[in-house]
Amino acid sequence: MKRTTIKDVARELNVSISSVSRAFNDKYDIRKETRELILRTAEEMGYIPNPIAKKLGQSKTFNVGVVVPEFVNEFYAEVIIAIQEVFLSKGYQVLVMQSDENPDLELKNVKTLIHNMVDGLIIAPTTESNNMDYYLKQVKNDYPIVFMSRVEQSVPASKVLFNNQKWSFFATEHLISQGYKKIYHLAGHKNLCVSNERIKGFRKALNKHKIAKENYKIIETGLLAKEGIEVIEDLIYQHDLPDAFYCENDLVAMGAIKKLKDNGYRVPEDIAVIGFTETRMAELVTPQLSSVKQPTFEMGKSAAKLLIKQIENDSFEQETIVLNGELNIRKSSIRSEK
Amino acid sequence: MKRTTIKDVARELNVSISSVSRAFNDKYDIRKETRELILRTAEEMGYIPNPIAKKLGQSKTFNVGVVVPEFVNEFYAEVIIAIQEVFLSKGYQVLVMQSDENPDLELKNVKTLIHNMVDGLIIAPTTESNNMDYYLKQVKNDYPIVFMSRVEQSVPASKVLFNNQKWSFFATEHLISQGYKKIYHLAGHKNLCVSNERIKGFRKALNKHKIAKENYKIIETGLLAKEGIEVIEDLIYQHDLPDAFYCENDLVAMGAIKKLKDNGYRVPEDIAVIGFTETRMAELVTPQLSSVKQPTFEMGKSAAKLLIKQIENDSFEQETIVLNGELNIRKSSIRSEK
DNA sequence: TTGTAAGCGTTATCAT
DNA sequence: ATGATAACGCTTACAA
Repeated sequence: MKRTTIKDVARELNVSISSVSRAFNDKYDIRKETRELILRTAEEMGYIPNPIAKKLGQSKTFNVGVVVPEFVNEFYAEVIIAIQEVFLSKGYQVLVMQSDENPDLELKNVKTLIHNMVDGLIIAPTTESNNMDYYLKQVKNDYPIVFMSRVEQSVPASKVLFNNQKWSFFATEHLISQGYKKIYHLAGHKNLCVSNERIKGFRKALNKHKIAKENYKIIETGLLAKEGIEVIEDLIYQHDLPDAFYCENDLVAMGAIKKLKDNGYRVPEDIAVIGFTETRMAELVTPQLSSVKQPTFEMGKSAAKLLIKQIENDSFEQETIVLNGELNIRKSSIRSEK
Repeated sequence: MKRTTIKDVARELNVSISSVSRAFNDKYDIRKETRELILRTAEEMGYIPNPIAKKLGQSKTFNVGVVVPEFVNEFYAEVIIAIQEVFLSKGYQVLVMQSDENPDLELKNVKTLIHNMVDGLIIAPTTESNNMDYYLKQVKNDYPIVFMSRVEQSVPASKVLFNNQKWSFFATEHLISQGYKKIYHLAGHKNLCVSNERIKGFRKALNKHKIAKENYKIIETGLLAKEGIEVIEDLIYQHDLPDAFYCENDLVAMGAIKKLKDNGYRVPEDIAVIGFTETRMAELVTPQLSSVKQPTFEMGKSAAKLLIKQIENDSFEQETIVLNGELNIRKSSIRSEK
């Protein structure tokens, strides 16, 4: 199955390959009828310009790469859909690679994409790692990269972030305002900046409302339901349960709720729970789970637009977009009489 | 930032470009010291072979494409991870594109990947559509394609399928064996072969156990929680509730459970529910949801291996792998006294 | 063992 | 308006 090339078409019509090329690239002078004839014949012959050949010798590939830590959770999947939407409409192809929360695989993914000459990259790093050195070196060399989500404010590059601190503050304040006195935060990972930002927001709210030291705890838990379950198990064993849990994400929250319910605690009557990075499940579980919704769609769109701007305008101005979310209060964190 | 090319390295060392090329491609004769010198210098100069140039003029790109209907649900995300694992270990790069359940976008994705000269494709089509004609034309031309999941047994191509009929049969039989007399199946879509297979399995179990016509229903519902909710709403309104629901997937099941609970029905005491294509949530919700687990990991691995075989052995023998699953029985479908 | 040069499928520059 | 040809970066037959 040999591919039909520009030469085949040229030979067929007894024209030069340049004419065929011109027919396919409007920008050149070519007689209208010639062009139409060529286009028609090419169509019949099943000719398709070879993008690989096009890339070679041209600086631009119209491919962009997206590297995410994972897409088993809805969050990045939704972000990717938005990114794809923007790029497809601009004639770009989006190549997605996931790093399985592994910095080594992440670096490999990024290099693969760069070597394959994508015009730019959107990277959501897994965790703090020295990969950042490599990425920033590329940025310095004017390679278009937009970072997303799990990145420090201080990183000198274009990026789209969620205002974790602020919304963490709101989530916490909501619990306080509901009258919960003792609040534990099931946090993510120490080396995840989003987790740290959320801890800061948590602390800020506690300070503002003068919650005493003995009335809160920050427990490094993780990102998985299983980890939520284990922590609750532990706390139950130690007879150390608060009025409310503020969790790193919905998965941890649901793990926590499950374990609490299994042990006869009612949510929210006995103990309230709130999640973060809302998932579709939040509305489906019992009780419905309060959570902070991150604007996945907007995040993807913003990142894509930032990258396109860098790619097309050669504007290497570094821009940081910080997005806001929504605090969706549902049954799981609404105070009721015991 | 001009990229270092093979020429730069050759010039630097006063050797020919072929020598440099040879140094990077073990298979040719080259003196050991020369090779090492070249490799070292190339490294220092930051030279990286340009994969685009490599692809041009060579038949192989060491890229493969994966096209899935969506990856917002865990199912395909997990399958992709397995696929990536196999291919990465063999030195291939995996390019993922999602079709948003849209056959037109799907065709576009497939064409994009083919034109970009991926060595082969794994396709999980969205729904029955005439795209299949195009795909099968490629297959006939010995283009390596492996189909996955949502494909008819009869499709003349290599494919990896789940035995939907069989496991649907088991799920239904389980409900019957629990003593549920009246069972409704919230089915997927008419034009989804997996849904149809599941309906067949459902029917088979009913026949085997001689369930009378008035004691079952098949209701086309869809794939979303929202759709499960709506159907239940409707049935409640019509005072037409069965003993048990067997749902197209976990999302529909969870939607159903939510609506039932909201209306004061207890699951499983009043009405049992079982899902399909188990998600992580199944274990976290109350009651824990019974479901059929599809072997996502195995599915990805099998598809990847089949594709590699086609690519590397030029064995165009068409192979069909049918996978089995697990019926995970949990609280939501276990009979208890009313 | 190493070098030369053709070729992969395009685009773009320069003639015509 | 059209054609001839170099160039993109690499591999590979062939020559040395």
